[in-house]
Amino acid sequence: MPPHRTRRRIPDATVARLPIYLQILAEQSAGGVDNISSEGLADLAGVNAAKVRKDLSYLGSYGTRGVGYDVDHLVYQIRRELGLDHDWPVVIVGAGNLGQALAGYGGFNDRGFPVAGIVDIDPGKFDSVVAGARVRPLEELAQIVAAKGISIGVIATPPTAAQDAADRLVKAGVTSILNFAPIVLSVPVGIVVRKVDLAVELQILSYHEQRRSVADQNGQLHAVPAERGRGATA
Amino acid sequence: MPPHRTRRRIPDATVARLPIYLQILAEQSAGGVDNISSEGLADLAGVNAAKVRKDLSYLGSYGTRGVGYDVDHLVYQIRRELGLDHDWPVVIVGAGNLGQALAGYGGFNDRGFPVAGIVDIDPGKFDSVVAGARVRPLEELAQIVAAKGISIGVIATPPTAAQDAADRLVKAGVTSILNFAPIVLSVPVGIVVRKVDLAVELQILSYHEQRRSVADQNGQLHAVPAERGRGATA
DNA sequence: GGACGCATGTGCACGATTTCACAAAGCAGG
DNA sequence: CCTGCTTTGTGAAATCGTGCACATGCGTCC
Ligand SMILES: NC(=O)c1ccc[n+]([C@@H]2O[C@H](COP(=O)([O-])OP(=O)(O)OC[C@H]3O[C@@H](n4cnc5c(N)ncnc54)[C@H](O)[C@@H]3O)[C@@H](O)[C@H]2O)c1
Ligand SMILES: NC(=O)c1ccc[n+]([C@@H]2O[C@H](COP(=O)([O-])OP(=O)(O)OC[C@H]3O[C@@H](n4cnc5c(N)ncnc54)[C@H](O)[C@@H]3O)[C@@H](O)[C@H]2O)c1
Repeated sequence: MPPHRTRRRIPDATVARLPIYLQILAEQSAGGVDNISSEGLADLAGVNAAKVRKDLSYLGSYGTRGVGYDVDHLVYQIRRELGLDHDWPVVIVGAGNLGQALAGYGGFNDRGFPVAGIVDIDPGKFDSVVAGARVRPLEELAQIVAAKGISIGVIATPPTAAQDAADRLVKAGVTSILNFAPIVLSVPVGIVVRKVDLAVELQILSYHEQRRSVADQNGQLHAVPAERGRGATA
Repeated sequence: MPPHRTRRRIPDATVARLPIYLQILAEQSAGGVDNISSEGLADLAGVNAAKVRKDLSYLGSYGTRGVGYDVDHLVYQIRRELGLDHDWPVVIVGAGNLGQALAGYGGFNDRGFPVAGIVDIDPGKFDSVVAGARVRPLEELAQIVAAKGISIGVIATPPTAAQDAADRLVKAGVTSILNFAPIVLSVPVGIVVRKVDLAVELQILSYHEQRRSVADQNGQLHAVPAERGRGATA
């Protein structure tokens, strides 16, 4: 058998938490902290310490028993595992309110996801400059993706155009999509899609508020339902 | 014992999917479809049909065996369960790029979450009108929350100010928070927080891209890793 | 009025994730 | 070097979520 398998497969739930740990660790590092225990990190992340240890164990054994983890080394390892040791240029489809806000947002560049292109279907938007990037016609999408070696696309079109945008992105060679339009996209297997949907988030909050009021009416004063509290002072 | 308990507790995973079903069902209803099977809905939502049935069964038995579900009735029931039978006014803290974009976004109002107020700490922003709402001083937050009966707050401040914003929201009486700042908030138990973090989403995509390239190098051409495909043509 | 076909609702097995609990391991102090 | 204290790394148990499989109930057609 081969020396060591491709690499451990990391559970989805863990992958979703690694960026949180990374953000906290980077802050700690900037603040001069050079060592942290699983419990310390857990408090700052608002999770259980055992979970932190198990999550980190998927990266390898980088802690020191009786001491904790070296913050900088952990930052390095998490970044490596997440593929953040180099930039991932992204292309934005749709240069409306949201598309422009995203393009102008420093958080993209700062975190290693430079906006390498932004396209729109409206000729009225062409060549307007949004935060350093010129808006290009939708037709140039494939060319931009190929020229810049882009594998991540962001959809910021109206819902009705989002499936078309996804199809074009996939055809152009993009393999990961971040979708801001409130519709379910259909894509070939192998393409990873993540959705950010404001309405969904608000409706989930609404559900909890609604439950709260129902519970109050029934005199269940502090029945401690399934709410989640966060620990630690960030 | 009482006639029937408060109401079934719905699993988090299900609550997170109900808004998706709702959106699809509303579309179908608008399109003249008046009946749908669990399989039809499952295809449109990109999930398993059994999951749809189990999810819907938490609302009660509203399907007809051999036939399917009445679309409008399902819309009604889901809306009721999510607490969408009345508006939930929200207050936005931070009137910067994001705060203004959100306030101006029709999606809030349309979906039953009217922006009842927006506050900022910067006097330069006071009284500027953002989509019908006047930006008010941060100090008026408590008053606005009380006057409008607000229970949901949105944080759109820089990360450094987000914890302070959360503290003020909680003190003002808000019990649900949607946080756009990339930090983990610390709040009392009972307060529900949801976070929307662009960097986290992109880093998760980055992880999958990174794995993809590692797999390619090892000649694992189509080893079908843990990717998720979506079904149906939306 | 009865037989047939279809789609729901759900028991059950399975898989994933979380949490517990503790042995193993590093460090400090004597 | 040995003892004691601390914190990791990880089996194993508990919990949660998913999907299969099928009995049940409803509508339709003869
Ligand atoms: N604005 C917000 O704060 C906000 C918040 C959450 C979600 N969203 C969602 O984000 C999406 C965009 O919102 P917005 O406010 O920017 O809308 P918008 O109308 O301002 O912008 C949409 C842009 O997409 C372009 N477009 C239309 N069809 C296209 C196509 N086929 N290919 C490429 N470009 C196309 C339009 O020309 C326009 O420039 C919507 O789906 C909306 O629901 C917006
Ligand atoms: N702009 C985007 O596209 C985008 C995308 C994702 C996430 N975010 C996040 O959203 C947040 C806001 O981003 P932005 O681009 O709007 O920033 P911004 O600087 O444009 O706006 C921040 C606003 O908050 C106000 N503010 C500062 N301290 C405050 C306080 N204590 N109380 C109330 N208001 C206060 C400021 O006066 C300013 O108006 C940031 O945390 C950012 O990381 C932004």
